[in-house]
Amino acid sequence: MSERGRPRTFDRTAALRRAMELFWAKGYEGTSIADLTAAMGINSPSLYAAFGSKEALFLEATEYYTHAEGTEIWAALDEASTACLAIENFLRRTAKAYSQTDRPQGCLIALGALHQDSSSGAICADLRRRRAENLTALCKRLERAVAEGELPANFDCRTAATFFATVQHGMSIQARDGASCTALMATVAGAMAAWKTMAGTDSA
Amino acid sequence: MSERGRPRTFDRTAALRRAMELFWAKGYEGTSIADLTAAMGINSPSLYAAFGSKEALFLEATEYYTHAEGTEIWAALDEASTACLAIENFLRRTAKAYSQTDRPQGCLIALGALHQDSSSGAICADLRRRRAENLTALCKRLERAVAEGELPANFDCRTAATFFATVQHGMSIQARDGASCTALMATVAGAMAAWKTMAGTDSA
DNA sequence: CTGTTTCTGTGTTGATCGTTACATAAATCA
DNA sequence: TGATTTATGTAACGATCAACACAGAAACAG
Repeated sequence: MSERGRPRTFDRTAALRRAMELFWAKGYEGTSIADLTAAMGINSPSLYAAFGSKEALFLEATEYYTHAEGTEIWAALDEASTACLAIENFLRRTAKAYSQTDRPQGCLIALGALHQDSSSGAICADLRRRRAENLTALCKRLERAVAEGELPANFDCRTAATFFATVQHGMSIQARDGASCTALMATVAGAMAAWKTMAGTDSA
Repeated sequence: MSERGRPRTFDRTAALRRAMELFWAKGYEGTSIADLTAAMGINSPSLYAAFGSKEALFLEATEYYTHAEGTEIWAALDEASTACLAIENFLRRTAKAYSQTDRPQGCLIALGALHQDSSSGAICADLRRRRAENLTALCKRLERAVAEGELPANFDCRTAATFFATVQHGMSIQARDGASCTALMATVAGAMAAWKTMAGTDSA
């Protein structure tokens, strides 16, 4: 039913991936339509016909990013049997992924649009929402550990989740500064050193 | 000797501070010359005569920021008698400063220009250099603690400094997401929980 | 006073921004 | 076949970008 008219001559998903990589590397404001059309191999009318606008393309690109690049990291939370291992693997996968040299360093969700502009208000809000979702995912994993008895009942899940999420955000900037996987692992070691204290009986 | 010619009718330092606040709030790319001239209360020829270019103005603004906004935070490293207190006060002052509502949230050095653009290559390099200097300052304080016997001789200063610097960077993003001082203190608590483990005898 | 120097306001430069008319090409439907 | 529908390429839209030419204004030295 949707085969009417002249068919599209480019791979929409492949073009979306190229756009994602460009937004990832240069940010929302730093990426122009000319940059996008060049990387996607299409002309601007095709871009607008397929994706609507630069803003809509960015939103779709971040959605694609979440499913294509983020899953391996966040799946660590559910795979490990204990919350301690879950957090550690989560951060170790973050360190590995953020320092890969065959793709932009750091996280698109964290770095994509940090400065609230008049034109990118919806962009900022969307990324902020995704960051909040990530915080919630960390919090839920910790609450599960409390329910399972791994962590004491008075464990402050929200505080700990905020801490680990913030560490991950910092790792994006660290990675942008050219930090190697080994250097990022130093941060992971520091974060897990905090775990030992937080999960212990001497925590407030 | 420099009183020749028509005198400047605006306060150069006050204009520089306005420019700093604008770059701080909107980032380098997100701030236009029109934004700057409006906030500084001058016309573009006056801006170029006094500061050279947008890039030179940003570099001078970050230098001003480092001396005007950053000193109170980094002075904590030298004021405290122990490294433990020094790091904690450093992070607590960071939490307070980053969440102030009468100025932009987070840090200009951390958030000013994260995406390496063709036009902002020098900007990125300058901010990166300042972040590296901050890391060195943290490292030196820890090395001093080792020399003074507060920390064991095998303490990994570089790893710990990297960890605390990364936490501070993450706090910038957290602050941009609207986190209160209390919320940022949760991250500080997590970071100091790491201290207890790192400085203990059970560290590797 | 005249001449020199430096700043200020108006206006504009060419380039680039995101977006879109318009005509043409390639597919399906009747 | 002809009519309809959708995509493509060329070209351009008004707006904004960073930066500057130019002339007039305000200080100095002589």
